[in-house]
Amino acid sequence: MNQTRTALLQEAELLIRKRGYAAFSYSDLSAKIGIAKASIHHHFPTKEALGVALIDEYLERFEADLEALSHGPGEATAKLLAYGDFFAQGIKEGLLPLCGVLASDVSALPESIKSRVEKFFQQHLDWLEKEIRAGVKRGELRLDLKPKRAARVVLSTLQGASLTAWALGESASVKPTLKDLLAQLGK
Amino acid sequence: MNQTRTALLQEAELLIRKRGYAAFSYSDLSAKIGIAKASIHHHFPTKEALGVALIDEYLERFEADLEALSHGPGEATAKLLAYGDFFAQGIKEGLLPLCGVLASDVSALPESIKSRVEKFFQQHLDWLEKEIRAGVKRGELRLDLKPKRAARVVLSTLQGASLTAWALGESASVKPTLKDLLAQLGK
DNA sequence: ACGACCTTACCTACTAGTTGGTAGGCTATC
DNA sequence: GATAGCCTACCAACTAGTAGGTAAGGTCGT
Repeated sequence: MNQTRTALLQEAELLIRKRGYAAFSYSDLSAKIGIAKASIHHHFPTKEALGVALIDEYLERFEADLEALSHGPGEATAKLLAYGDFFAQGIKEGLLPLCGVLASDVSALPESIKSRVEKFFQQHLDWLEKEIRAGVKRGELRLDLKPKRAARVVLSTLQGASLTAWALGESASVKPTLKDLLAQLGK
Repeated sequence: MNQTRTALLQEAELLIRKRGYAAFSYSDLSAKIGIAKASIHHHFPTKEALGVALIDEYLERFEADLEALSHGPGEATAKLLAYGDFFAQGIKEGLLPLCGVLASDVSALPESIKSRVEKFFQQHLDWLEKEIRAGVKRGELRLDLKPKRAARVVLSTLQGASLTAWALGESASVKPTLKDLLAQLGK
């Protein structure tokens, strides 16, 4: 039914995560999807609307994934490693984390998108903090750092490791970097 | 003598680090500097040439700074913290790390710039590895991680912490995140 | 000392191409 | 017959880059 709309969102996400927000255009999209450039406006009146829809869907999807991870089996460390796979997997497919890309263009973005990028970071910090706290409580993690601060270290490292791996063309280096970090954090 | 040229490079760097590579144009520059757009072509025939000159200067400046840090006084940990100030200071001034920004636009960049971004990451990994190795040797650092891998964790964390701080508007959070990391790395 | 010449640094006015977005029309389906 | 989904054909604004000219300053041989 909404298959064109879905295809547009999907393709736009790929383009942004590969080339950055500014570097994707309605022209690119129309070529990839195979409909006229003007027809995109039928589904998304403005580029901003498309961007907002795209990131909202991304946030929702991620929230569901995090929820599933939380409720699934495994210790805290295993869950953190699995969390890292979201980033590692993306890089292997040639895709940067969406909100990492958007963050670096943030001051050229409309307010509606900016606030959603912020929400993304907050959502992830909250999830990490929660899982780390639970891991400590269950005795699966021992660390001197407060969970809130450990969460920030983990998210920062993953974002940065993605960027570094991307720049150096070493798509397999994200996961080991996270493992190294967790080995040290866990003491 | 070359004061216009210098001003152009300076302003271009600010624009890129604030808004991303794609989002800076000769128009922006001409407005900021106060010369006609076409006159910029007198100093830099193409945008790519400007970009290359800019990043080359940035690399050179950074190399000198790192050299000075290496040869200066202080223990390894202090040097790593001082290194972190390059990032923390930038964020406080509203500036992302140049090569972090460029990395996220990398697949939309000309080859000449791409390779320099790679060089940047390599240069920093090498410096960090060297300092960490020296710190271990002098007994100032104790860590289970191999210096090479510790270096990657540190660089990743700083890049990511810059991005996170930027997205959340928490310009003061880079330094504490590095401190937390080093406290854990140092065991 | 003087004109001839070149270079530097800038200008206005333009080009071809791209951008996001609009207007209006066609066609199939509900 | 309305609406969804697409089209062609356009628009104004912007992009990097070009053409050609001006004014100032230095360097040259005479």
